[in-house]
Amino acid sequence: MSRSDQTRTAVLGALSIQPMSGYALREEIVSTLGHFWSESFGQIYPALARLEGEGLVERRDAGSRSSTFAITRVGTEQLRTLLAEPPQIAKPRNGVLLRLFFGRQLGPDRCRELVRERRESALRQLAELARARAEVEADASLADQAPYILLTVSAGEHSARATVAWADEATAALDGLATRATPARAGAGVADGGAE
Amino acid sequence: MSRSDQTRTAVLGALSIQPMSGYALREEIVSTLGHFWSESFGQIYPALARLEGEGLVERRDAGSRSSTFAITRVGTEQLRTLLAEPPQIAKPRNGVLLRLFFGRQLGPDRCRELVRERRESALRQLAELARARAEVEADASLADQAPYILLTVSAGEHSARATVAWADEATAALDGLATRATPARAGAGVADGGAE
DNA sequence: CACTGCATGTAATTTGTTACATGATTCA
DNA sequence: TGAATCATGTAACAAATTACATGCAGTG
Repeated sequence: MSRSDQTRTAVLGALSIQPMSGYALREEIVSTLGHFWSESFGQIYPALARLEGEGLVERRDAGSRSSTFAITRVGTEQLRTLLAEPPQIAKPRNGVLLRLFFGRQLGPDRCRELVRERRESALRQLAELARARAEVEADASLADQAPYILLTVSAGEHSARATVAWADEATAALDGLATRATPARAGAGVADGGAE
Repeated sequence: MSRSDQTRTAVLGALSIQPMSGYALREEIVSTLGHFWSESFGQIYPALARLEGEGLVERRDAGSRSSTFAITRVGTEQLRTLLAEPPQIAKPRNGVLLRLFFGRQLGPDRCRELVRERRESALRQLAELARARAEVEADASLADQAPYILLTVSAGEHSARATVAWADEATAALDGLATRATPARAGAGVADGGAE
């Protein structure tokens, strides 16, 4: 499965829930899939155009101001095929952990600050997930899909709670560090290559 | 901080631990930072060349078969500056959750299989992290950086354990689902857009 | 002498982001 | 009537992946 197929999968999947405009599609991807997925704006319309060309998606009310895109039967079949392919593992790029890894260069205070921010963002995420969960559970039209959607909400909750637990542990570790060790200071020659 | 600055940060950071060849650098990034960071092969040499041009990295033994790259004093300062900048939040792209979200199209059996695989991969990750932790704790030359490095190992462990817990919960939920609801089957017209 | 691993790089292609351009509708 | 929101797209740019090309060193 090529990488762009993943975009196609997301777009087809969203349209399999209900037909909508490209704009609404983007909102949907940002707000609903946003916890575990992202598509940049500039990808959605080209993807829709291509899907339309292949007959996987149908444009309704063409000509009027806003078109509604709906998945076709062939599109639904294609979606099932795409979903059945092995998931691509996204290459991780965690900027916070990158900074903490080289934390000796950054000093314990800045590290503690990074951890604190990460903790807060996890708490915000938990609140947002609680809202999403309530919304899904309340929406009768989603009844048959709700169990699956809640699986992804639950994944986010587990992950966010783990982040909070880690952050608390990390803060304690850094507190211990600050009182015992000397933080790296700018200008203090902490084991650079020795060059220059 | 532009996106490529992150690559520069990773390369400078790795060289701040010890000077090494481009090849070793790549190994280091794959094996040591691999839990939370990735750089593709084709980025490392161009990044090194640019860093060398800017005097942030120095090439030793040039002319011989293998060069050793070392961070310079200016490079170390630059690294501190880069680390102090706010971390970029990577846009999430979780192929497993994308598939589960549209799980109705995929059917409970395939979903359960996806969850099982995710669980196993988390267990493998835990084993790998235990190995990494032991290695860091045993390496006396890393003594002053070990507390920071272990913070990132711990983050991975928390995350992997959360994944296992989620997977168990999800499996139970899917088991309940399979006996009560009819799975979507290919060809059965499950609420597609109705087109075609 | 063939094979494997170490080593350095380039080129083509694909992806992804961001900014821009444009215009309709709705609501205060 | 002015601002905000909905809506559809394009173009320029930045970044990342992958495959390719090359060659040395050690080992069996």
